[in-house]
Amino acid sequence: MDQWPQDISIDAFRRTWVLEGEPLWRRVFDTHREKMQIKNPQVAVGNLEKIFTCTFRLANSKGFQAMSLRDLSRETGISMGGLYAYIGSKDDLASAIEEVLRKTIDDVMSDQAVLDLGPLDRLKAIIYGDIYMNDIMHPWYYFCYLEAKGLSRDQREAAMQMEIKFDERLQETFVAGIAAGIFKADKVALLAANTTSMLQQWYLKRWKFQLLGTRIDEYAAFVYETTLHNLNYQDA
Amino acid sequence: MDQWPQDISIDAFRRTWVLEGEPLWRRVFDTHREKMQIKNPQVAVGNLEKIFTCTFRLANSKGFQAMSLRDLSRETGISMGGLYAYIGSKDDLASAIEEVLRKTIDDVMSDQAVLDLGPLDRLKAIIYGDIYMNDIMHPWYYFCYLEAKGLSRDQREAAMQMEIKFDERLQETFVAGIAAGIFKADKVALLAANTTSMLQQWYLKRWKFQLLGTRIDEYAAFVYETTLHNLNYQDA
DNA sequence: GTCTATATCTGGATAGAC
DNA sequence: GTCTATCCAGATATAGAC
Repeated sequence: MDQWPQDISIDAFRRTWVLEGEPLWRRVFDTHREKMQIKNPQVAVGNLEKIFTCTFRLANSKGFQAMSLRDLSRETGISMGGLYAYIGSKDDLASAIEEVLRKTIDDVMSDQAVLDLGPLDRLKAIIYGDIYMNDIMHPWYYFCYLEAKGLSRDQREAAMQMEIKFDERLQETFVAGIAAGIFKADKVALLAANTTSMLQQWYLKRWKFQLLGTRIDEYAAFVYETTLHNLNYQDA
Repeated sequence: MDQWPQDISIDAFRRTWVLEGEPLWRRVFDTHREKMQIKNPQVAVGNLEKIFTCTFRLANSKGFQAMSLRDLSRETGISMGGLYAYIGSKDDLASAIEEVLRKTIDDVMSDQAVLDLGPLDRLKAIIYGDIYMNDIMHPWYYFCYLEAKGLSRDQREAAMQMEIKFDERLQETFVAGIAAGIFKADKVALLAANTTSMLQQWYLKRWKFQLLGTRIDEYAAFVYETTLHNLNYQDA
């Protein structure tokens, strides 16, 4: 947190929020401790990593519904019976993915350090932070976006609420900038929606960016500058 | 075509390209004539309408994989055996949906009248036309976007190619405007991708626009104006 | 904690009557 | 052209040995 957001690089972000590797799977374990029969963290964490990453590989290529637990068993090397020691059901697995991602986003979004910044720095921190997070947790985002229909009503609702909240956070930043006299814009809600959509593209349209050869910092800068331009920053 | 694109309203678009009602289902029938056993167009057209619209309702709420043909049978009122007179298999149904949409888009995109316009009018025609089309054929677009993973490799490839082509068409229009001295921009590829993404939002984020109370012409104008602004039109 | 073997059921697909 | 009845592969989930 010390270096954020002064040093806006993906490496700094990685150091601040450890969203991958062992700490991530440990958090997955903690979140779903009750729902599984395995009690020993040491052994659980390794298998959870296998189960989740293989689910991403399978679901993000053929779809979660089309993926069978036999596929998952083969891919993870864990037997059918073994899998059920970690998940209550197939739906429960999808549900767990959504829950972990949502809680993680919630953590990062409530970072007080970002909330205290001025409009310009705050906008930059939100945009860069979100893209870095999309990048690091790409399979999680991709899964939740495309498999949303399979989730429970409550979870779909929660996912929508989260996007609304994100839009509002952008909008507030826009409005703060307008009040400060550095931004000028009419349709702030639509502009916020557009920025959100640009950010989502980073995990939804990987193939396109690969084709164009666009790298992450370049894209983050593009989103930031485009948003500023939409807000008529320095044009007045 | 006579009134397009001088009169850029969704009603004019509807009159020019008849993408709904009996003519649409007639085209569906023509496209898939060989793949089904029913030969009489009179009887087929009505049932095709039922099958496709019910598929959209079911698939767009619970997902295509999760929808069973028994669901579809109940919803359409056509028996299981009856369904198979119209489709070769469940996958074939999804494939047919993608094929019809792609051919329809291809027809509209190769409209010579649009190609002959100057950069500004052309941009407007592309943007408004695409949004209107997204709106009229909403369930088709939504289905193809979210069920793409279930399609064959060839069809996924074709869908990607179509988006690339659309981006390129926008990009060419940008470049033409730059050459004409009315636009000014650096990252034309990313700007085109952004406009494409804004257009896709119209069918991907219906709930958001409903929440915001944004109507179709308002959104079309927003996308058009934002794109122009990104291209620094009249800012120079 | 993990496996094998199995119960149970759902869903796609077809045969054949009408 | 449409329906009923049925086949059977493959899926989720569990029981019980190790």
